[in-house]
Amino acid sequence: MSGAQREKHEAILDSAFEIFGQKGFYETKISDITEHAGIAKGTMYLYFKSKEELFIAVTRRDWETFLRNLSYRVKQADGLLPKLRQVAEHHLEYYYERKSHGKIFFHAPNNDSELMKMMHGFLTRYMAIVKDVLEEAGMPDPDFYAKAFIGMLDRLKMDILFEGEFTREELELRVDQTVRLFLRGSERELN
Amino acid sequence: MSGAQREKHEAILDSAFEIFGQKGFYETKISDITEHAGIAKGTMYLYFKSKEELFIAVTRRDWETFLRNLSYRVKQADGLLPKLRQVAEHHLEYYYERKSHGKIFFHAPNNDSELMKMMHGFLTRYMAIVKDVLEEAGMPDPDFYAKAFIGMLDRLKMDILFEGEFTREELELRVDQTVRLFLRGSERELN
Amino acid sequence: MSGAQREKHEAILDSAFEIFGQKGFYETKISDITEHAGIAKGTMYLYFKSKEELFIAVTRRDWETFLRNLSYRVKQADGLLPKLRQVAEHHLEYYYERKSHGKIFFHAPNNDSELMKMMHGFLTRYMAIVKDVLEEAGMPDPDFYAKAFIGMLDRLKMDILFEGEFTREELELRVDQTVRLFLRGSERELN
Amino acid sequence: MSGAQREKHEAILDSAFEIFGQKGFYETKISDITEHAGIAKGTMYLYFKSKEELFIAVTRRDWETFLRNLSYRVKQADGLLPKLRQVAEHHLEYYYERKSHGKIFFHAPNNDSELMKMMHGFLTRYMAIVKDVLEEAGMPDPDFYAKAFIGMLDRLKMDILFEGEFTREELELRVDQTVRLFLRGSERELN
DNA sequence: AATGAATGAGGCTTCATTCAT
DNA sequence: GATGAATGAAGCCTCATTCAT
Repeated sequence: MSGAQREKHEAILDSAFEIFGQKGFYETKISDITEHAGIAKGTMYLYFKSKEELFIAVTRRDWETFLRNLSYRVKQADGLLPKLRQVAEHHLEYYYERKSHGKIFFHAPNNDSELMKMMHGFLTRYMAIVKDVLEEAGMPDPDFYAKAFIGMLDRLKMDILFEGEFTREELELRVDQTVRLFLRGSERELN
Repeated sequence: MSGAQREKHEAILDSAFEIFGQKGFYETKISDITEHAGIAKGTMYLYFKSKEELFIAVTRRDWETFLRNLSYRVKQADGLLPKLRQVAEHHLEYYYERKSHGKIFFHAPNNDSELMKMMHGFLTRYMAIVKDVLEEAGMPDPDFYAKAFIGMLDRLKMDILFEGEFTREELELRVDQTVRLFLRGSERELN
Repeated sequence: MSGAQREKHEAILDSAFEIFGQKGFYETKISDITEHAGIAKGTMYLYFKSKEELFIAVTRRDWETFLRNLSYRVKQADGLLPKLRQVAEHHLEYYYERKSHGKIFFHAPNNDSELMKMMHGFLTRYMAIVKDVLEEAGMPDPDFYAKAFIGMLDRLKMDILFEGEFTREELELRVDQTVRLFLRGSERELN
Repeated sequence: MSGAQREKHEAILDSAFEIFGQKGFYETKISDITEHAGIAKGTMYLYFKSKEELFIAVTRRDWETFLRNLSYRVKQADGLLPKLRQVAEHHLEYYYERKSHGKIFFHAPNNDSELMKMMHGFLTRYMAIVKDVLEEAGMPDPDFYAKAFIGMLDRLKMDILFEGEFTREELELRVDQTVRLFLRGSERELN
């Protein structure tokens, strides 16, 4: 693939990410994407075999970036608390930057086992990263704790995606709160 | 609406819940539902205005039951810990009973603002119930803690929905762990 | 299938025969056929699974009629010569009546093994009928002679289909000539 | 046109013959042909105006060869019987060598009057050659006899094209039988 | 009220052809 | 001349919805 082709490949992925993100898989027409990309409908089929394949490619690229950045940030930080803060910050920032692309997280095509496998793989890799952080710190049952931590973070995405006025400051606050809750529990907050 | 009509209304909702749950909104055909209900395609339109309306009605009925049962269980329990245990158990049991209906949680119709509003309303009511429990116990920032608690629980639904071998015993174990983590944090588990 | 449905089924077959016959399989659009039948595009799919299936059904109906009529005519006639005359007349009349449907004989869909099998089956049945006539008369190697006789007839279809001015009288003349040639050869015509 | 160009021209025709023969006109993509020829898609359009033109050129070349060879063989032979044997042998050999290219005979493009005219012209020339042979021998109504003879031969092509196990020996046998039937008729074979 | 045949808008995809390099 | 990326018209088919019975 030449340089120009790689660029167009990326441009289609960009447009697809944009439109799938706004409308979800089923409500998105190929023509929506190609018009947004400024190309003809047929051109998309030179780069991707089908609408499903395109969606998968978009999702894969997004997740790979997510995981790559997460790994990097976790590696840079030192100690359990800083590492967990990085995870939390990264997770929430990810959704923060995708405020207007919420649909992509909810409307993947059904019955597509390739996609399902891929998603499962990504979730596993995400969990593994967090699990490693916990394990390194000597946490018992790190599987469970990793899931719970990610769960707390993921629930907050709803606020970010659906509350228009969510600010960057609130984001930082949530990071603090979440990490604190995770480590120290809520009980001691009681009078 | 006569009694016979109410019965048919319910029968359609039952079939719709079944099929939407298995295939998701977009991959479900009206004819799938009406065949499963043993009625003619046109009959559905005597009871519901459109496919979207039917989906909304299904979702509403499911959520109302969810919230009603939750309220009841929380009211029965006494004290923070028992109440949180009820919330956790109820949440996980809900998914446990819907193991084979996972698609309904991921594939709602897009661009349907009525549904979006409704979903938001339900989430708010769910949160309010948990928030009340926390507030009653004197927890500060109960909004945040409620979200975090629900988030932890909701993350675990992935395991339930996608791991075939998830057992009832594991469910109880998760309830314990989650409540404990929520109250006491993970820090003290470290050596 | 109700009476009205059976009628529509036939009406679609009639239109399909008409249009496929004029344009061939590939140049025919489903909308050509449904417009000719005075129905909506989707309606055709209530009666036939696909364009291929429709074509197969059209072909099958035409061939079945062909073979049924042939059998009947051959049964009515008595003796080798009269029977062969019936075969020849029937064969040529068939094309004569389909002067304006020539394309259907040349443009079936490729790569459709069901159709291929069916065509082969019909040809075999056709040949078997002629073979029986010859065998009954004590002709040796009836397989070969049956093929040759049908071949002579079939070649003449080109004249019928592509020469606009082919008349009914010429048809009768060809019947005579063909049967005579088949039985007595051309040699004795030489001086 | 330079020598190199003429070679490419021929190479495209060769590939087109191969692929059209295997898949028929409609199921063949230009890219199938150009890939088989090892050239770019656009290159084909430097040599032929369209897919139809290419098909016509392929057909013309094939038929011209057919007729040239036939003329030569007929000229070499001496007497009615040997000449007819040459025609029969040549006809059957033609299909025998094209066993794997059957589709080309059944799937020409429709609605292309140029092709139709050409085909008609070739058939006429073929018939004229046979007719001359018969006329020369003093056969009356040579038009009809020529058609009948070719018809017998052409029917046998079905066996050759569709019966995998058709051998060279069977071919010779068919030649004998066909010529004999044509000259002496089948009647005298009866007891 | 119930039916289910009919409708037809609309989307995905293919592929012959063009044209800038 | 040769390339092959890009184009976009065109067709098959689906399925939510309607309506005559």
